[in-house]
Amino acid sequence: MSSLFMSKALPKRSENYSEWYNEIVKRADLAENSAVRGCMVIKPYGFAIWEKMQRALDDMFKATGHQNAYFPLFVPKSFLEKEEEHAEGFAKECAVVTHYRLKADPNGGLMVDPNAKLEEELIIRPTSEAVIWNTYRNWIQSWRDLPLLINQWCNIVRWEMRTRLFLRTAEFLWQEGHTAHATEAEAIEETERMLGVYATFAEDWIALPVLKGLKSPNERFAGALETYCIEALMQDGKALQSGTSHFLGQNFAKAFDVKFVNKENEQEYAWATSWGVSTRLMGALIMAHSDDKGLVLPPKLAPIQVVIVPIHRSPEDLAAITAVVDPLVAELRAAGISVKFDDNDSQRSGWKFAEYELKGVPVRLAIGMRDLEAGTVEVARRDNLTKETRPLAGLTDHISSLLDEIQAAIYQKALAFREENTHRVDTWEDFKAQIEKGGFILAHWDGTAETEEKIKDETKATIRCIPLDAPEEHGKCIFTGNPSNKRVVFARAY
RNA sequence: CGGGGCGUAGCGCAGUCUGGUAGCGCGCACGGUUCGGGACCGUGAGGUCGGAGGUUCGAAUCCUCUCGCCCCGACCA
Repeated sequence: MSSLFMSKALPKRSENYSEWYNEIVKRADLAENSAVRGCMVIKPYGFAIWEKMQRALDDMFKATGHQNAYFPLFVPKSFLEKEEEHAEGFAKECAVVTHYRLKADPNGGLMVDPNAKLEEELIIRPTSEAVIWNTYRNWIQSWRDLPLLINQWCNIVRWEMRTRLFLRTAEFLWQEGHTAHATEAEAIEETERMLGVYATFAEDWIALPVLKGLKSPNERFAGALETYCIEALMQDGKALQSGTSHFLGQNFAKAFDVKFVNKENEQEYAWATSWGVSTRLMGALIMAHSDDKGLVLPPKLAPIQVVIVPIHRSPEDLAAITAVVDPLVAELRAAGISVKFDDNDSQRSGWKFAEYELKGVPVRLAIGMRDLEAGTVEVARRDNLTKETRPLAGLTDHISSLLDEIQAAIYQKALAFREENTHRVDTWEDFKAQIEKGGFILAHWDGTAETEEKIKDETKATIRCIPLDAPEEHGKCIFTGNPSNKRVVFARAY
């Protein structure tokens, strides 16, 4: 353990990015490691951000015609087995429930009751396709039952070898949409629509520019015919897969015998999609914008958008400040802005400034006796750390537009970063050199899994996606020299 | 699963090599002085040193076993 942990300052991004990340998560009170290996405790401040994400996403799902439902945590092993590729993909990271009862251990404590062995093991869901499609068999009979557009918010478990707060935990929270359609075209349309929803959410709410693309077959979801994804670039030059939307074809309908009668009175298998984003988005949010002073939150996701810090010596001073602040708070709230007036007397103003910077509150107002006399307030921006003194009059309108301005500025900054760190590369030498520096690399690829694998072995770089908007461009594969008709995006990834 | 590190007060650590009354900083409680960028002084509370066994007059320290966590790889959202 280094002495960094004792200091008030965070580790610097430039010196130790992953230590910076871990510390920011803990010190900003977002989450902490739990007593259970690989599982995190999401703390109230972190959960408040997640709730804002959920709210915005849920609204977007509803607006695109989806309904929420809830399916069981447990998946019978026989269900998971039914779709072969799916089973194979998830088998090695499943938690398995084998017994349903404990009993007193003669040596003290409790023991698993050997008489309580389950007839069939239950898998704690790593994803819910199996359970849901088993259910859909009963829900779908006719073309009139389609499309079936369902989402669920839940927790899932994937027994990962190595975990990191938010980015990869053994248990995590997510939403999973599972839809059934009458035609292939409709299902593909849905897959792309939801990818679009994710991209819009990432850009408009997280202020995170993302690339939309297709996964290479190697990186495809187990059981999918096509996996679409959004990929974002983090400040250390690594890519983060931030959301996926899968076109599942008829694989699950066939595995679970989900058939419907079409308008011609013929039996057909339903077409499926699934799509999800998880608490990993919290990791994306943190890594995309934050700095060496702490978290930088986009106003739309900040639990507290404006914090007001009084600067005073005596209780009388505080009372005078409060008399001015109270109506201001009311006015800001009436304008739909979330405000905290921190009149806690046990910490001094300087401490509070640092604390709210660590927590990423977008706007800080400071009001002292000087301001009271002048009818002013100090307005500080978290994103660029600038301060200015402004008149109290008309402040609410100013803050309102300032929050929009900050939201846009954070996005622009992240976009500029991505553009500066996206490179077109045409030779293998350049590729190897550039991958060490990080960022997205646009390069030609011959389309084979073997080449992709070799590139990964040599450089740790993977194909993040084949961009949907990639222009037709003839070139030679960076590795084999074989012909290619478009550039794909390579990067090292989380 | 390989490699490394670490379990001592709520948190971060020293003490372990070389066995001898369990310490420091932060935090916490109380009192006082402070207060426009992480204040200071004083007093005080807080520990089965991860667990089990062993060696010893005596173990945080030495030996054996064991449990757990973190970091770096391989694997993955």
